[in-house]
Amino acid sequence: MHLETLRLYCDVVRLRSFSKGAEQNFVSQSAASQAVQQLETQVGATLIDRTKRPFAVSPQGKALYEACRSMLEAWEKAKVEVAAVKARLDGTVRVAAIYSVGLHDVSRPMQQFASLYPEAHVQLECLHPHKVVEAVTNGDVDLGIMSYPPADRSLTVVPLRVEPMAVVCHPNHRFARRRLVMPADLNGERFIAFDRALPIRKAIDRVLRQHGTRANIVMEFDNIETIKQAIIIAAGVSILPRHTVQKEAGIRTLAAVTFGVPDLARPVGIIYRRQKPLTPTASRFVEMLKEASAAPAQVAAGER
Amino acid sequence: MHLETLRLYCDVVRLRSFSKGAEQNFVSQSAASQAVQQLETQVGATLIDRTKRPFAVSPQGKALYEACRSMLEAWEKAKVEVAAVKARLDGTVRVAAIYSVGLHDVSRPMQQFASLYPEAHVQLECLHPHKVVEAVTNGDVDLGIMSYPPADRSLTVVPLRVEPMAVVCHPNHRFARRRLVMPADLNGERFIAFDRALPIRKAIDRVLRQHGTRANIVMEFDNIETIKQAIIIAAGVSILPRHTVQKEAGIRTLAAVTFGVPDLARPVGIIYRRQKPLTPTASRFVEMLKEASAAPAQVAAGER
DNA sequence: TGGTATGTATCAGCGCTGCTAATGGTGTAG
DNA sequence: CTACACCATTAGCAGCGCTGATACATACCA
Repeated sequence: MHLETLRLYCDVVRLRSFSKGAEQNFVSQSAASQAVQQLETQVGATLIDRTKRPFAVSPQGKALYEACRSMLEAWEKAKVEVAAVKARLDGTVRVAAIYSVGLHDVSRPMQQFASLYPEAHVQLECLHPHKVVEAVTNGDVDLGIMSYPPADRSLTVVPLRVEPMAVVCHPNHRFARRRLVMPADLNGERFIAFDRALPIRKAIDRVLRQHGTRANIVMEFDNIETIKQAIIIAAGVSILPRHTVQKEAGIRTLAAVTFGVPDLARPVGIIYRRQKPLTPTASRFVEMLKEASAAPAQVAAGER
Repeated sequence: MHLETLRLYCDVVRLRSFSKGAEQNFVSQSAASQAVQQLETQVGATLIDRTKRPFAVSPQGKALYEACRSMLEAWEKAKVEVAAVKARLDGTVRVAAIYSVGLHDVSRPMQQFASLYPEAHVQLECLHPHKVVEAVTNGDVDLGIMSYPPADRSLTVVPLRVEPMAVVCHPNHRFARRRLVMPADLNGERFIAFDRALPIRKAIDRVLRQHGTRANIVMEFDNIETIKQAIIIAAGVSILPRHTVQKEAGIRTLAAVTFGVPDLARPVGIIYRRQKPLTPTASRFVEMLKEASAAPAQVAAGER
């Protein structure tokens, strides 16, 4: 049974005419006649007494008319409701980012995006790297922003930038007066490391190993903020993305010294599910993030 | 949009499986997949996130699911309601009869019918002959019972019986002592006639004219009961169907004498609209009327 | 990480449904 | 009774939706 048939029937009854009902539904009079006949056989009752003109609607026909009317109303209502839900959801970009990226770099594009697209909303949550991947694959968020984005075949990766790393130490540390720290300088140095499970830890370890350096790892943390606190308190050193200590370096809370291995850099990228293409809103937000990442990088390069 | 598609979608969502939903609707898994896709394009939103297994129903999908469920419920409800109305109407036979037939002959078959088919109902109303025809053609009643049923091409006529006519007079009238009254005997006799518009009047007039008789018409009425009253009061005579004065003749209120023209007889029949076939219940009632008409006619023949 | 199993998407082909256009039949008005 | 408006009917055709086969994706297992 077609909903269009019910609509046609309702129009026929309402207008008291097969021809007019057909016209209203952009079909021929013949189609209307056949459709109502089919409806009558379907419900097993005579709906319209055609022996009089204008025809008479039987009691069964009236009952069905009312029922069809409310059904069609329900259908239209359902469609607009679905559209409303869709608009609300499509206008919302859910983003999961790791702490060190989300706090520093996403808030500004978010505000910019909000002013550019007032009807859109960005929901940002900061999670541990593994949780970011999980949120993306589960579909809990549309985008994930993280360092060392994993090469998963179910994920699409959009590289954002490569963050140069610096040796970070207390301003009173002897490194703080130098312009360059080589891997060999770290030998036996008290080192505040990333957690073993993190890709950045593996990258740093690999570089140090390649240069035959064995740092004295005194602490391990899974996020940059805690490492920075530990450097201040424990008077150790670490290797962190340079721009994450920009503020502290400015007020002389920490010192950042160029590391002698330029290869060591943290890639940051956006991930999203390959199978589900981004909504237009999400795509625009990705573009905005890419632009925001390009500009400060140039500035940082000029500072060197 | 097919209602079947909505049902299929609901089953798919409910069972959390395209395959099972398809099976429940006796179609292939492929059909279910295509149907849901079509539904998604129709409402312009993704209803099901198929990237996970078991798949996830999107918020839009849930909204549509609820809407579809109530729509399908409404449809089923409408169908049973129509069936109920139909059953109630099909079980009711609406009958319009002229006074002289309805009062005498229909009430007994009605009671018999009611005891035989307790779920059925017969609605009888007694009307003037013209109103009977009107009620039938308007569809206000299913059956009409009347004398001299008109030969209308939009009506079907079922002949019931032919009622012999008798000369009716006051018991003190001189005719009352006779066994036969000839047309010539009516010459100049005070005559209570039917209304000029009635076919029975025309039939009587034609017979009298054929025999060169000129009755002295002193009154005209459109129904038999009034004519009978007038005969008693005005001491005139008339020609009426014999069985309509059977009761009065038994208690000697009126006298009925055989008329010398056996051809003069009132045909009684059932009429109904040619275009709309009778309901089974109405057909059964027609059969009962035919039987009821046949039996007393035999008895009446035996009485002669 | 690869292999298997389950489940869904996709595709070509086809039968059926519902449409159109033309014509026939019926009720109504003048 | 004729003319008109309206609906029913018919044949033919186009498009839709179904089937069966196949490709692909996900989840689970070792």
